[in-house]
Amino acid sequence: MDIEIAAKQLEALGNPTRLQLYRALVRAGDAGLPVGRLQQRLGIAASTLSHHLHRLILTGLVSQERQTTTLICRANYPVMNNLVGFLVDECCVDAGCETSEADSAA
Amino acid sequence: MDIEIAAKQLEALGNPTRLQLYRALVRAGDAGLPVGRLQQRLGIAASTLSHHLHRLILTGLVSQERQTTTLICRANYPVMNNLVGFLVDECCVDAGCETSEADSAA
DNA sequence: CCGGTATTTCGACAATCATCGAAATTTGCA
DNA sequence: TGCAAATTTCGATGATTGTCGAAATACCGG
Repeated sequence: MDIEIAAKQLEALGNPTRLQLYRALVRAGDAGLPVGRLQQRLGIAASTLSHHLHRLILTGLVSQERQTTTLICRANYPVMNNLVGFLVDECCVDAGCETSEADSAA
Repeated sequence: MDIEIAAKQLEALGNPTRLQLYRALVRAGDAGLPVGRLQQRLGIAASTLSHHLHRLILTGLVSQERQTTTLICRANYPVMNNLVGFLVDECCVDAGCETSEADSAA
């Protein structure tokens, strides 16, 4: 996994609005959610939502599919799995990395 | 885990320079690395490094310890584990999330 | 206390970002 | 064809970021 791509994906998730957005899509599961419903849920301007959605799509974290008149958005799980894998690899490369609860800043 | 904090940590990692920086620290293990050595390795201005380091420290992902005349920096594994846990929870909340290799954008 | 090394703080600057409303576009239905 | 709904693109604006060099600070050995 290229570190540049990983950084791009992390950056895409590193914005509260986009993280909420992504979470909503993950929660929605395979059914996904139409853009309009996401907008209602997040309570932001449609143009702002479109902008963030575009960023998530560029990194591959989210994909879209037309359904007659609405666009269904879905979280792209394998990409997230890949990213998590990268983080875990980095984290555990030669350290213990016990899975205890964090002690600070969380 | 607060979504705001998760976003901040993801944002902190979502910059190529900082991700490299963090990776170097993870690779260094418990011994950590002095700031000066990080600077040599990344080849950036000391002030730039200090800036990025500060951001990582603010999120709790990195910690520092004085050792006579140099500052040793270390990756804070539990914080990363917590973050990864958050991502995994989000990702797998109700989806299959099979751990296959990613198919796109990676 | 002084000199030297390690690191941070201080401006500064160009670049990118987040957000909005309005206008344009796309798509399906009658 | 033409309307209506869904979504994106456009243009603008204030805020934040990434980067640097220079100056300031912190720490230690003598």
